[in-house]
Amino acid sequence: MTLIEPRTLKGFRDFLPAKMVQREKLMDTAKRVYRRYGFLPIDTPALEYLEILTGKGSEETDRQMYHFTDAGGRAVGMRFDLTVPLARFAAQHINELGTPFKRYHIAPVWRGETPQDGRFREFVQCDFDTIGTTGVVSDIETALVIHELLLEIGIDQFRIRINNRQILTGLLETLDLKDQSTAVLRALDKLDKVGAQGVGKELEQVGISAAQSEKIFQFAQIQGSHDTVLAKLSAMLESSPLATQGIERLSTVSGALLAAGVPASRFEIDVSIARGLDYYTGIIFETSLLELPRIGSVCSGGRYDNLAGLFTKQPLPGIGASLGLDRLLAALEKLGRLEQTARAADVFIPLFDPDRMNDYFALASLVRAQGISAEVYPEPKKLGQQLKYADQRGFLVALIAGARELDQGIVQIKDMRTQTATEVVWRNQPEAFLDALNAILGLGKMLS
RNA sequence: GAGGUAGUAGCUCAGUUGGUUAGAGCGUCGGAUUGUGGCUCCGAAGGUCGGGGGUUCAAAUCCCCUCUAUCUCCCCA
Repeated sequence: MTLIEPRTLKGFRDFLPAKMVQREKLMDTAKRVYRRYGFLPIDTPALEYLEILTGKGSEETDRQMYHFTDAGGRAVGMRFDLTVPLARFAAQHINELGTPFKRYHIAPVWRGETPQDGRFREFVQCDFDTIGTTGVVSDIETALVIHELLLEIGIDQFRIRINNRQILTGLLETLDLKDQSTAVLRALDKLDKVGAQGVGKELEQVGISAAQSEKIFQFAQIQGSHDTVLAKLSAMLESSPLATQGIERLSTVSGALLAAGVPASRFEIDVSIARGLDYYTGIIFETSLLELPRIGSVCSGGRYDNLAGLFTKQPLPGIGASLGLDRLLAALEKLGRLEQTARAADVFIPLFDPDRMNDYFALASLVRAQGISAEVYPEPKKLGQQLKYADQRGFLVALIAGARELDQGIVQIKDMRTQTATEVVWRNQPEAFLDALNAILGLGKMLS
């Protein structure tokens, strides 16, 4: 019989416990922060009718989408983000949910693009969105959640870049470039990467006149403090009501963030960020790590006032953002910021004397009833070997008892770190035993 | 989708101008007179040299294709 080579698809990955523990920890942090702001969890299917997904992101996402015909002849697509499924979900259920509706959704998405550092074909997004309100409050709240989320993950070297599509659209309208908006925004978005010259060339290639190009550059090069940028923008775009509205909105958001205690250095008004997804209509966010800017945005999003309009006549504006779990994890790993703790349980119980197995399970139950994790070794190996296993896995405490101890109802509580052991009675009087155990565990957890 | 770089044990790598049974460290497993781990010592397992084809008496080594990783373009979390 020939063996099949075990392998995973390009851009798809397995996760070993050491990695998975980290991923779960990140997801837990995201959940905790989202819940703190009143967001509730939902889930949607990985597969949708193709028509639900196509034409919602951009041409690029259509091209990258995994799609096929199922056995029943239905055209089916795998979701490439969580926002489009949310739009469908909201259109379908909004009458049961009521507005405003705030949800979070942590789930994998799929994009058939070329894998690169921090870019995969299957990756998890941690989205949070607010549906059914155009109020600036939700714009502000979205930024606050992004900020708090990154801090709570343990990152403080980051910057949230904020822009407003209304400003960009306003600019393009005044320049009479509305039809070429996609090309212009795409070029502009690269300012960071290719510099002014590169952007200039690209604009020239799409047929933008020198005068128009000049104007775009003046715009893109606006820099400075939040207030300075906003002032310059409004001076430049006062003829555009749309842009003016967008600038005012940014001004409100900026002021509110400062009032909420977000340091000015953590966010920046950056008119050059555009975001590729066509559905954004208002404020947009992009978050980069200052220590690793090249890995790209780890948390971005924005306002999309028309998205659900494709599924329902009821107006359903929304705003939200998405934490790229896998990209962030790749970044943290690169920065050496991931602690490797793959301890399965806190308490180790060696199968010292297999004839006394029932005693070990009784002991384990007693411990677990306190909410303490315990593992009974599955094989009656030599005690030394069992302890070696416990040592390698990082157990804090071993509960050792052979026939001699068990006959007296006692157990040896061994602190794996200090290698010291004390004998305590546990049978019929667990209090003193549990106290002693907790004392060691409490100390061990503080140290580890 | 296009182009550049790379691919040798689970991991990090060595392997001389093509030349016998492809090596090391770490890790894994076992042992060091059978009731106590992290050190040390001994031993073992583990490799179709990413895969396929070609050149050659002979290929890990040279050529072609392919897969995978990584980088650039593109796009994005």
